[in-house]
Amino acid sequence: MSTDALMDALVRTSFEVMGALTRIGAAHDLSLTQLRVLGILRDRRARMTELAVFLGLDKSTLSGLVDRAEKRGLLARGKNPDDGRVVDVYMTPAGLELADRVYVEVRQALSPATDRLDAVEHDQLIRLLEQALGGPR
Amino acid sequence: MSTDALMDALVRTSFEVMGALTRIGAAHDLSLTQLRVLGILRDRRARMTELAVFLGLDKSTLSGLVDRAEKRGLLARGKNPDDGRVVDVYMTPAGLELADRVYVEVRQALSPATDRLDAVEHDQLIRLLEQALGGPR
DNA sequence: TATTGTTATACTCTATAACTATA
DNA sequence: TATAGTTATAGAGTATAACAATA
Repeated sequence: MSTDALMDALVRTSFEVMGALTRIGAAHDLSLTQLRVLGILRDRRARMTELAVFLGLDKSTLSGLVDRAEKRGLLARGKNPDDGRVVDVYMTPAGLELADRVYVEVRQALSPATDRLDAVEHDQLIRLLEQALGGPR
Repeated sequence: MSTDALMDALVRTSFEVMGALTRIGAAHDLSLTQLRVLGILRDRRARMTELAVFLGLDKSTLSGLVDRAEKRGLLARGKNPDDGRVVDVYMTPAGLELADRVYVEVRQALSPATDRLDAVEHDQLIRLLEQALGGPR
């Protein structure tokens, strides 16, 4: 079955990419999860539970995660005017700045791989990955 | 730059794949790292330092990791006949069996994605990923 | 009562530093 | 002296259970 070859390629690729993300994150004292949070909150605020569901984590885990990021001045908590129980989380200017820097570094880190493809292959790969990921999303 | 679209697709794909691996691992009480160790030791034994370098972890981290896997009966430590300082690590039959089961589950978990491609696209994606990963490896 | 979030607790993963044993 | 591994320690990430506040 050639499915195994594809699975192996996907898993290997993923470990490469996650390795780069982990390394870059570590250079900024950010875990993979913190990195994801920065990515998610880059263009919108979210409530704690929303973040937890999105990340597939328990709410209690988010409390600690946000605590540490807040203490570092990357995120901030805010009251939600519509529901007194809800806590909204959003990025500070420092958090946004860090997210931008990380984004650039990730692009650079992946460029050795993406540069091995010519323009046509480049677009082909995007199309195939998006097709495999599926959905209109 | 279309590089960003490719980077986004690669990162999204990687999070999908790692999510599947994490979920399947968790169902068997295995962390992502434990899963990698099982994958590595599937077809060969290795010394502690060798594993640490391969995984990009400190030796001391490996000690704990192997401790726990050994206590569960998945891995075993053995003396190296050539060098008294070296500790070899290898899989037990139970570890091999678990690795096989996990492999099948990962393939199943990724099949919704891989099934969205026809045979030609399938092979194209394998080729493009391997090319991007680079090297003869 | 149900939902949102935090806190207390416990375990795993991780690194650094100090140590033991072997080379 | 140098290398291979372990242990002690400490911090982050994670989940479960119990709790407080709000709906």
